Amino acid sequence: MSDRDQVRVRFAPSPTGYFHVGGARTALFNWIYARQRGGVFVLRIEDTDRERSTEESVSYFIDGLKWLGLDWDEGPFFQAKNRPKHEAAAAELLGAGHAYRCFCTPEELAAEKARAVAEKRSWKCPGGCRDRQSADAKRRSEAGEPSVVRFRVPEGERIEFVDMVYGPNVKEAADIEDFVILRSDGSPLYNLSVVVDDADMGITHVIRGQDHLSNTPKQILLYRALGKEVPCFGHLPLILAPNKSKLSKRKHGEIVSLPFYREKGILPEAFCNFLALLGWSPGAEDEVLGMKELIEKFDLSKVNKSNAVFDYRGGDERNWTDPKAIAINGRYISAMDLDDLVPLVRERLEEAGIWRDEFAGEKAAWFRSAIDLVRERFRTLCDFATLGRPYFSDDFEMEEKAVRKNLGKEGLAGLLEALAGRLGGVTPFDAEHVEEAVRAFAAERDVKPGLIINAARTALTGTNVGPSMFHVFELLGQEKTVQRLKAAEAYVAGA
RNA sequence: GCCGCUAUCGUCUAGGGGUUAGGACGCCUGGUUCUCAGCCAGGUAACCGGGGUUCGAAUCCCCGUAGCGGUACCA
Repeated sequence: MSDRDQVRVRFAPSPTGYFHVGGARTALFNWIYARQRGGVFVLRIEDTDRERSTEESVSYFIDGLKWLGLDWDEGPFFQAKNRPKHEAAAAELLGAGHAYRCFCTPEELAAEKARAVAEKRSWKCPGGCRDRQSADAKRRSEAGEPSVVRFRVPEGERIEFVDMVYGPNVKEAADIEDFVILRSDGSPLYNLSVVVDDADMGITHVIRGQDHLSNTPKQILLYRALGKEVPCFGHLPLILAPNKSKLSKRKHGEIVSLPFYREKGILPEAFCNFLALLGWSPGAEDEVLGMKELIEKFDLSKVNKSNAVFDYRGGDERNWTDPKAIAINGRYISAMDLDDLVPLVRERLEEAGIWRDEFAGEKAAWFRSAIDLVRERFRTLCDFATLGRPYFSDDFEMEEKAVRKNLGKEGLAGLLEALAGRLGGVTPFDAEHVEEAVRAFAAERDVKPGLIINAARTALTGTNVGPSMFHVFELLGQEKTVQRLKAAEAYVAGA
């Protein structure tokens, strides 16, 4: 459709609320498309709804895009500032006979529409405004009679276009009503504004939600009437709630809003990865794809035509959002560059109030290895401050279940105290030597090593899961090991 | 109501006129002579319904159904 060689795409949110995950995916797909085609990614804020647009909302989009790593090349442009151009376009259309003034009142229109529906026929303007002489219309308008401007949909035409996702589309002009492009107060409507702006900004590929698919023929008509080149269109399937209804914050809570994922310890790259998989798939290959791989492998023409369900279950603490998003995040945490992870963990510990400056000073190397030891089984950044708390702070909780399971066993009385004494003498205090000592100790006492090891796990970390215990001993060090073993004696059954 | 789009395991999806219909996530089971929420191995589970075309249909066509979108002086 377009032979302009520089690809120009845009993300055009309307700042009337939060940054929806579906919007995030639209932005991502636009960004990827621009990056893989060496094109330009434009950010345009569609703030023409003055009543509902807020500056706060604008910042949600700016912050969200930055967080995701979707850097834009031009903008942000504000659509409201282009209003003079929209009005000029309407005047041009009016002058060329592509549009006309309609003097019907909303009441007349509603009545006619109700009749049309009842009689199962198509809707038309009851006042015959379409056929009115323009001079006459001009006179009435200047006399102060309120009117809207409607686009004159050409008769007998058929609008065809090839959507990059949905393929060939055909729409009979007869099925399109003469839509309003200017309100009675003179303000432009969406269909006019987008077309004018997209043409003005030289957008070559319009990639947006599928909810705009049915409006596309109207927009194509506008491009033609305005003598502008029609861009390529690519519509994206929607992201739905588990009951297949629209995913909205009002009904589904913060699970649909982007900042929630940052708070919950999701990594932006992992989230983009997950989002890309909603409607698209790399085939038989690994689904874990970083931004670079996404740019390499993503193919807009292979995006699904059917809507995707965002699989979250309310009330499930472990799977608080789509479990796939969490699983992918876990893989990023395990595999990412440790240097990138360290500062992120620091933030979380600071928020939790358990950060200590020495972690960035004399214990920096220790801090790194602590993170490296525990990260494999963590799935979000939050886990470092919660599940990981015993590694970074002495103030941690003894889980009841773990205490019962590992410290509630027969024959443990006095053992931990004795073990503490024994480990207090181990030098050097590393995994290898501690293991030797622990196993020797178990043999002497004639108990299974597992009994001691698991009891120690709970004594040292308050839980019953974690990395290999000998690494934990080494990481926590001799002093804490001895301390915590002794302290745990109080939890041993019968103590 | 009218116009349009869509339909493969619970979810995301691959595939597509002849396949044991593949993968990922979830879930379940076993292993991991130290745990498991980690790791490894295995398992569970699907082509919306009905017609048609065809030697053969999950795949192509039609109808139905359902979901979604549009049908605004919202974007």
